[in-house]
Amino acid sequence: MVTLREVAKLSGVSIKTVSRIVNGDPAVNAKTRDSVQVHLQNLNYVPNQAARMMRGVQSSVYGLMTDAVATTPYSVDIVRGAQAALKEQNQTLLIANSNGDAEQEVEFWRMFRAQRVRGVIYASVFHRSHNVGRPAFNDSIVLANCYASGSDRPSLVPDDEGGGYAQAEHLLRNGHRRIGLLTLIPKIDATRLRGIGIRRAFKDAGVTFDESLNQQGMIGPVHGESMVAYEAALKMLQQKNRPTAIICGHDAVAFHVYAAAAHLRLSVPQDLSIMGFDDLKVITENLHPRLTTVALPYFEIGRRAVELMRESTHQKEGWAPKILVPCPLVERGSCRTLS
Amino acid sequence: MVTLREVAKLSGVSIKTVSRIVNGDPAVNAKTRDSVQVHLQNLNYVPNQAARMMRGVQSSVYGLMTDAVATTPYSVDIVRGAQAALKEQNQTLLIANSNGDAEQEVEFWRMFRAQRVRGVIYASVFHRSHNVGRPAFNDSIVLANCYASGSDRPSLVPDDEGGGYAQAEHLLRNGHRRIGLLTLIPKIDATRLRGIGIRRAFKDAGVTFDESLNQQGMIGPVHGESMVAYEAALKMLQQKNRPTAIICGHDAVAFHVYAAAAHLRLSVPQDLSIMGFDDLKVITENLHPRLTTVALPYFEIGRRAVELMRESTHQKEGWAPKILVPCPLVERGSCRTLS
DNA sequence: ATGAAAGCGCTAACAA
DNA sequence: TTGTTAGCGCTTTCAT
Repeated sequence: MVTLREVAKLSGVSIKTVSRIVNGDPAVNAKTRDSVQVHLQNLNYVPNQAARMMRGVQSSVYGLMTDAVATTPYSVDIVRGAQAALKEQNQTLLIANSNGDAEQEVEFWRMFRAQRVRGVIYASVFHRSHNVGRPAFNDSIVLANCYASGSDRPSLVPDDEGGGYAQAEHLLRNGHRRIGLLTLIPKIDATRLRGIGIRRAFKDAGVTFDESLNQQGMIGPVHGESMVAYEAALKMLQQKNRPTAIICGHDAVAFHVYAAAAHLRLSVPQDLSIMGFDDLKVITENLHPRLTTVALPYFEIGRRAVELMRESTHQKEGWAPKILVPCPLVERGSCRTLS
Repeated sequence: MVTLREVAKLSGVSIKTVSRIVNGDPAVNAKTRDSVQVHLQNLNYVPNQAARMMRGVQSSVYGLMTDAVATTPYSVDIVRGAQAALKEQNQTLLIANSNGDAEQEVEFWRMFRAQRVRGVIYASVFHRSHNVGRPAFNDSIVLANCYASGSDRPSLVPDDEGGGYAQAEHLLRNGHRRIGLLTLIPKIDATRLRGIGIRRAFKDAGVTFDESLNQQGMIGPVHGESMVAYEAALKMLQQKNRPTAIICGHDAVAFHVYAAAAHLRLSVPQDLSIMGFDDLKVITENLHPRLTTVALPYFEIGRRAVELMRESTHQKEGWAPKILVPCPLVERGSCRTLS
């Protein structure tokens, strides 16, 4: 690898002068600069980042540790958002996937520290609480899509309650009164929070929510769940007094509701309105009609995680805001107005 | 940050002794080791990777540059595969997303070089040719899901021709004779190669492929394409002599064929068998019935890219194998045997 | 078995 | 405007 010294020798100037030029120091004679630039080009000099760091220059690398987020279709947008925010300053992401293995995570914290990364984003696949612990790491840590159990770390989570509210509010505003609900498994935060939002929307609209229409679209423990949306939807739609709309805990659940509706010769949205959650494009844009849903703001979470990480550098120890990122409604063709 | 010197001072030994212990050098007195270990733990010493690299120790970081692959649901598995292969040796991935911007890529090559990464995988979202050029980078570069135009770089691509063959062969073996084809846009390699494979399967089976049943399921230029699979399928299935099976260029195309079939009250697989490509789980596992498809071996490509990168270190300049990774058939419920 | 000293490539402080 | 020198934290060489 070409070093400053070699360039200096070839250019007949001192190391420091070359260093100045490489770093854009204006205090260099224009002629000197030009002649050195040529050699820099020819030798294709690229500064050694490791050597720079030894002089106390901060790393330009940030860490992203995840349980699986970087590698699932559902939430890669967190990575995209973070990278977009980083790119502007020519900084990059070192990505580590623990697959949820705690021991592996300890190992990764060490690695991040060895690399002297500038900060770390810990992102999870789904909205949950996470205990980072004291990972032998003093730099800024920001949680994305999860929050610290002891609320001792800044974090960024989707506003699931607001999202649930948006789902129900949209249908209520369009005249629906009998609305079914097909949730995810109850133990996860998203299910609970959205449920609160949905019920609040009903209350605000002065409509009573029929709890008998609240069914699970998915069962099982977290991970290893299985989808029962199809059967649940079938049952719900075969009632004599069937709902005019169904709110789903996930676009994939909605996917199955479409199938159940098709099976019963019910057309969407004429006979049945369907509302999804997540805005998983592969599903929402390919369904017929395309699915009206509430988007999980993953990209935004990633983008703001970087900002938060930068801010946190200038903050004192206890600083740990928990930021709710809004989940916007995305109107497509699966919900109709009831006259 | 704690340095060797501090640990040494506290332990009352020399820097070198601590260094030996940190690096597992056996030539250290057991008692000394134990006492120093305690201080290492207490101070939570983590070696400075930058300083190590200055002494010529190789980086433990590899680079992954992509046009978009790390951030699309379709091909993140390349990243997962690469990480799985790397994890065993405690190495990690620095990920850079260029979004296809050539200028951005030049910048990233510089960055990889500045970080002195050990090797770089260049991965693309879809199977295509890519000219890496001479990116001011002498270390190993491996192409994943794309191949060098001048074939001057080792590369790993899916065996699309074999995949096409598998699609057709499966249906032919199950008695189908009248088979429709809904392709992606013609200009991409995948379409061409799979077409060859499909026709070869027909020839091997002694069946004539009816070219009038070959339609595009997607139109437009690469990127910004739009899906016309629904209309194409509708038209194909409304013919008096409609096909008994349809081969799709992508699972999303198959998605629309299901919708078209439902619209025509054709049931899958009784009235129509459907064959996908890619094995995009979100689609294949949620469709009713679940979709029989041919999988794109992204995980395997990522895994082997790392191996190839390691091998390439010991190879001479011209070494540039182009490896075809098989696309296995995944049988589910959308294809039936014709009696 | 342990240590002293040199030096990796760079930048900051200071000098010329 | 330019150059000299020191030293970041580590590993390597060569003593002891």
